[in-house]
Amino acid sequence: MGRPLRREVAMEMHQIRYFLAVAETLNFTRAAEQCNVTQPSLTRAIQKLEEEMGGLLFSREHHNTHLTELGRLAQPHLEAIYSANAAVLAEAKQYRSMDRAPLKLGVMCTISPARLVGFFEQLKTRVPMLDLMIRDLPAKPLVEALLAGELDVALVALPSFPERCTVRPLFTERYLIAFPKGHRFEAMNAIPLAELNGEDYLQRVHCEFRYHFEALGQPKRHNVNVRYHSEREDWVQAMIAAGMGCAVMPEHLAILPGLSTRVIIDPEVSRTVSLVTIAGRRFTPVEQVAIRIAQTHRWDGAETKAGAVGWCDVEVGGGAMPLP
DNA sequence: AGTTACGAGAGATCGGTTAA
DNA sequence: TTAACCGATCTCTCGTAACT
Repeated sequence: MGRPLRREVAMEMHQIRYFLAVAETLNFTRAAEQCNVTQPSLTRAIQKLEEEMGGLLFSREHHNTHLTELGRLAQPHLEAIYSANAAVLAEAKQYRSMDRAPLKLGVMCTISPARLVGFFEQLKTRVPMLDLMIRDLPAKPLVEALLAGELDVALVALPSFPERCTVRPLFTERYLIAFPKGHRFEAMNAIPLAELNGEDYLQRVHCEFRYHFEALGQPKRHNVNVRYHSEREDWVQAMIAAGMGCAVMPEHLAILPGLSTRVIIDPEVSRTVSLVTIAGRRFTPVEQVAIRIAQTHRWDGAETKAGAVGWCDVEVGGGAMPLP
């Protein structure tokens, strides 16, 4: 059948390179030497280019080879094409060698930053030229952004994901109730969920607790008095400390001083934070590294870094609760 | 059963060289 | 600059296997 595609796109990069060499030296033999090809080969390439353009690019006169009007017209354009080609090849090389390694990472906004510090440190150490863009979003918009190709990988906890997602579980954490000092919950080691009934409650807008609770298929027996809505974790926690009410939050979400927490029981509700990617999408080298680090990282050690990001350690059930 | 991915083989095309 | 030739590469086709 032949090669129709090559016929349609006749102009080749080597032809442009040869053209620029002749335009520079104004001598076919020296241009051929410069390009490391024989002179007939270069001549033929120039002729093909001239055929493509429909006119002579060079006027061949003994000892006076020079650009024609068409050649002068074409020169800046061909220089631009050649430069752009060189630039994109250089960028591709950098990208392959991870000299510049872009990674768009989505993080569910309710994951404790203290949990992520160790992971980020490892990633930065392993990929020195890491160009990391982190986007924090609520769980469902995060998955939508991942599906839309706006993110490369995401750290999310949901009971279920769309079929297109590949889910790699990283760590599991239970849900707690956070309440102010002196609250009646302080006398309990763990709090049955039904005990929340009638309590003043501070609603963390992006909390995924309801998804995980609904996934258990149990009837809801806790009707609370919502006193405050906020997507700001620090505000909710400050309100709790001020005695405005209590709130449900994941085990490792860093909290402010002045709060107490107890694990929820009857039922125990937990979430698994997973690294999520899109099935079938090819991974870049830096994505492969990020996935490998995420899967081998000691996520249970991350909270020791809490001080580094300005949060205090979590007080869990009187300090007696081991990590999962 | 239909689709997709992959590899092998054949033929066409291209860029290279040498010789004239 | 052209002609003849060579080796590499590309495209197409076909068969096979894996998957849905």
